[in-house]
Amino acid sequence: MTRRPAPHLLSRKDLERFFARDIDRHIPHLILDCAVFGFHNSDLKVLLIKWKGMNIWSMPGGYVRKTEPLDAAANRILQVHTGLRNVHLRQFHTFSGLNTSQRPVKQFYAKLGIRVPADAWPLKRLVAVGYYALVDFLRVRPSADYMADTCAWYGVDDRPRLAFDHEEILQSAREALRATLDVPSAGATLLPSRFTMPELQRLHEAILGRQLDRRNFQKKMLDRGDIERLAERRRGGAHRAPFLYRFRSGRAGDPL
Amino acid sequence: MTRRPAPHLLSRKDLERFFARDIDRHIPHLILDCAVFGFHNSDLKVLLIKWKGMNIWSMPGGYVRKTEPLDAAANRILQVHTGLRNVHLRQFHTFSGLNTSQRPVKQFYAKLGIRVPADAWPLKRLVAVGYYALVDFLRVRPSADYMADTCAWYGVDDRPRLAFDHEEILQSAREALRATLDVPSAGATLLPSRFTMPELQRLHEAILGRQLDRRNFQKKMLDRGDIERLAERRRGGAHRAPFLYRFRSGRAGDPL
DNA sequence: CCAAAAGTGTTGCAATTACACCCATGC
DNA sequence: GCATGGGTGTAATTGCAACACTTTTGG
Repeated sequence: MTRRPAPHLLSRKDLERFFARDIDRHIPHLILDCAVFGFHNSDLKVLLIKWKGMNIWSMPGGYVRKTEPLDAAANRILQVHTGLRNVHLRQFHTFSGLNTSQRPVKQFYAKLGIRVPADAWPLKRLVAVGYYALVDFLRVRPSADYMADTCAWYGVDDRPRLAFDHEEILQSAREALRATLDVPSAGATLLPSRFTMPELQRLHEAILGRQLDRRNFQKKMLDRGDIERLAERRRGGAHRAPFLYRFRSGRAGDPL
Repeated sequence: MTRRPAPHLLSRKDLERFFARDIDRHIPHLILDCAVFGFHNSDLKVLLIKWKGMNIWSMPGGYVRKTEPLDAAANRILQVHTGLRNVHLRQFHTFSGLNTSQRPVKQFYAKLGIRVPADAWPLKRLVAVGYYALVDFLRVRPSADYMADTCAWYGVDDRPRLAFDHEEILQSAREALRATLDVPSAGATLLPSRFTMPELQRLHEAILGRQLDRRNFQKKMLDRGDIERLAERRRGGAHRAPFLYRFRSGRAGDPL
């Protein structure tokens, strides 16, 4: 994961131009929604956005350009809100978007004073391609664009209720994440490059939603052979200083 | 799975009406493609369609109506080509559809003498939602509509080369199928309601692509507790007559 | 009666789970 | 010095893989 200044946060002018012209450069009735997971203080976090001036919370999302691959769109959308590039992303499901017809999107744009044609497709049914992203919590700079009051981390089990079908999408994303936990990449991208064994264990526990045995966990991780112990230990905490580890293979998405 | 007369095979008139009017009732730039799997003579089969008058093979697909859930669209598309309703269906991935811009779709409609506007979205990029279906081979009546010369079963490893991104989609469908083989539903829907243990085993072997041990397989299946042995045996074959089994729970999609 | 497929049970290995003791550190 | 968390090894269990003999059937 590389942090760069977010290249282009949506401004009011962008938004006006979108409905005036840019809308035709996008695939109509298609949206890409992204559950961004981070890990901090033993808790699994998710990045949420509050819509400007409304009591609506959702996960980051965006439209797909007509010549843009889905994965590229996911990366672009993610970069806007996190400042990160080449994040670990995975498509997990596509949602019909039919229970979302009552979305107060029209009122939202009216409140902002943006002219939107009554039959514009962003006001209608949106088929949503769901992605989840695993990011290093500390490297993310949550960025709210013109449409948002706030963009911030919340505990996945301690957060505002999400609008539209985003409760379902988040639920589904967590299940997909759980299913792919056996691959090393999950830990590799959710943790800083150097981490302790208890940290890695609490991450797994947060994703799986149950406690694990300390000794068995350590054995399993080390037997897998993809992490290595460093000479250094983590100082400063109370109690015995734990060893630091790092993933052996180049971490996916790290800068070259 | 219920067999009914296919309610509506696409006719020439339907096709003309689609481009004249019905196209606006569908979600633009979105297609739903379906890998239909069957099992026969120890072989995993897939249902393929040859485009009328062209050397193009693909899996069944279709467009999604504006008020139609994705699962419903998949069921509808499937019913057209197989005559089956309430088939075991599973969405597995959504494809960008960008490598398919060179599709000879324009020539196809020209050959058929159907007027299609040059900028109509079915000629452009199509994001494809991929489903796979598991069906009882013997109950399927493959039906070719007006756009197709033939609709027929082929061995998944002994078939024409597929056009567009359908090779990738089929590949991906097989992997998704393999991953969900541990759930009983796979066997339950690919086999007739009564089957023998060797039949079930050969099905699993076909999906997994490797041989399994006869004794361990039988133990595992019976321990799972979802199939039961019937008093009857399958007669007529050479050699010792094998027992018949059936799935315990009501098979998904069976008529009430 | 014989070839070929179907039915059954046991044994060994590997992976997972359970569990107890010692060590280091900050207060 | 003591409470708290971190580091390590061993025994028990469970699940999976390997394996051989008997039974049935048609020809």
